Amino acid sequence: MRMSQLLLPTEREAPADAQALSHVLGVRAGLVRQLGAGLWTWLPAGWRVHQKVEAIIREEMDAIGAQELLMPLIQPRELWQKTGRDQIDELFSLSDRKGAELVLAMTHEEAVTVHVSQLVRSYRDLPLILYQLQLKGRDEPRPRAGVLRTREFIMKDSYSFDRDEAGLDASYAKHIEAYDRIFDRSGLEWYRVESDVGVMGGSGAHEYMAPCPAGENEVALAPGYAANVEVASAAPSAAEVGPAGAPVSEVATPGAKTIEQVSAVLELDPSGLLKAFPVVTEDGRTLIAVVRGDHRVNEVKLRSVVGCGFRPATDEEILEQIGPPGFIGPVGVELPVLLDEAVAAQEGGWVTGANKTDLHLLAVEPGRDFQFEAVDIRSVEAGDLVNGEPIRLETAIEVGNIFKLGTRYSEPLGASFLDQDGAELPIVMGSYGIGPARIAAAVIEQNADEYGIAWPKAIAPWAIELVVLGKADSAELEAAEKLYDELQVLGAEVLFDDRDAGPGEKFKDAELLGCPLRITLGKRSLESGMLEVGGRHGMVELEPIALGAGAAAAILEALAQLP
RNA sequence: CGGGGAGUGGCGCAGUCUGGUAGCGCACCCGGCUGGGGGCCGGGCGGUCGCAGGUUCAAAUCCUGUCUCCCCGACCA
Repeated sequence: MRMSQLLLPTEREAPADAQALSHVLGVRAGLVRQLGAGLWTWLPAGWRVHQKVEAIIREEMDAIGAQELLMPLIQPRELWQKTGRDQIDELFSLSDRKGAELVLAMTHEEAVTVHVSQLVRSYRDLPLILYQLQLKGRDEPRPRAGVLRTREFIMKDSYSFDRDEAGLDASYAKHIEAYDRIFDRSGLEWYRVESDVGVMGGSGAHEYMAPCPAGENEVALAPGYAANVEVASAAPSAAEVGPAGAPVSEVATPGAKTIEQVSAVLELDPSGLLKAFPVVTEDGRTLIAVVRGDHRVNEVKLRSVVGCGFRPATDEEILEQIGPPGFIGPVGVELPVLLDEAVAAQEGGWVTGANKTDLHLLAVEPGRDFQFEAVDIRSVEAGDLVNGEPIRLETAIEVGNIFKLGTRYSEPLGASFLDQDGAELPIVMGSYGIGPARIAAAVIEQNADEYGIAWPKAIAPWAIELVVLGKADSAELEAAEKLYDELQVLGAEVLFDDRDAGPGEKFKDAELLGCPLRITLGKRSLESGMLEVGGRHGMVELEPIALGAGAAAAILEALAQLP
């Protein structure tokens, strides 16, 4: 590709509103442009990257026997009513000229399941894996970070259909194989982590997480362990708690309503305090969740424990049913107490609110002083132990997920088959997503420096950028044209900077765009007979290559050495 | 949805408080010089100041409404 003919709008300055690195560099390097909130255009160079990611995905999906198809983005709302997903706030709705109600699909479970329900009748038709690379529409409450969270995006979504749970496990395992290879080949640093299955149920789920500062998730990592903090469990550090066996006593804590204030007034470590978090569930129950003072309630875990959604109790509800807000505790309260295991597992006397203004209790012992159910409802902290190893927390962006759906969609949509005995059974499904745009953005985040992007070969817009320094009609340009032709004959992907521009401008743009290998041909090259060769990643200088017959082949050899 | 911020030429910004002929840098176009790190000189093009109403002799500036975008949080099946 000749740069003189390429639509590549590079910018010297970052867009004023950009925060995330991938957002800044994606715009500055001329890969993407914004059309509206969460609506992005892929410009030619960026689209090449996206297509390279897609190609990797296709190869690996095909390799596990998946079959590609394409389903509509616009779908009848009725379909979504059958699965109850028409109530999702993020679902874009529209109607046609006849007033028929339509939606923009946010995923394609409904559509694919309807088709399979019509097309699959026998156990002989299963298993089946279908996939597509198709747009998704989501009316996100807050699009952000450039291409990382958008309202319209391309997703690779696949769906597996099996006769039973064992078949689902096998399809799931195949996806793990494919996904591991896809993310490896894309040049990403990634983790496969255990993830939340959500209120819709499902028997297992993992997310593929790429660590990067712009990420929206936190993952807990230890040797042999990786989980989204939403579901991570680990052994806590020991609390500094008072001795067991002492009688409960009241202590004055005037005005001390927060853990910090109470621990300051009593000169105790926050870990020896109990934090009470009253919630009201969607089905109308009031519960008190209790964790250590230095721990945080994990709302995802708590949701799965209570079995439905919930909200924090209001101050009025707390005052009416428990005690004065700021001084509440589980002692002497009629409500069910969900006590975090970190507390239940350690003997001792804890400090809690007394349910009286300006008073706390000392030496409170779970079981002796209040009844409880021990549950895991806290978020893990860095340094907690898994298999004796301390965990660390990293922010990451979700680039893919795999999910055992079971019969969540096949039952309401009537997707069933006849088994060998002639019995009608629901098809057991899984669904699996990958966001190519997020892969591209995460690779940028993970492979950039102060000068720009440093693409790995696998998804670079071009493998080689050939920079010529010289005026029109110069001998340099003539030599570069010849080299460009030779590289193309060998099948190399070359971006040829043949613009009538100064060297500074060309080098800066090359570093911004970040093709893995840069070849420079200028007057010096003609004098010395040698081409300058540089690897973008880490800006390494490579051995010069002699101009002449073998130059193009030598350049491809140099490229082969690069990541 | 809660909090904060911003809409002025393609990009980045000043001007708004204190109303008086819309400006700067970059980019772009023309000519010339330069040609190994965004170079220099000269000459140009381009904006009804987000939109709608209002106040005023006069509105980018004041008032009212509205739309859009960004950031933090909530949400994210």
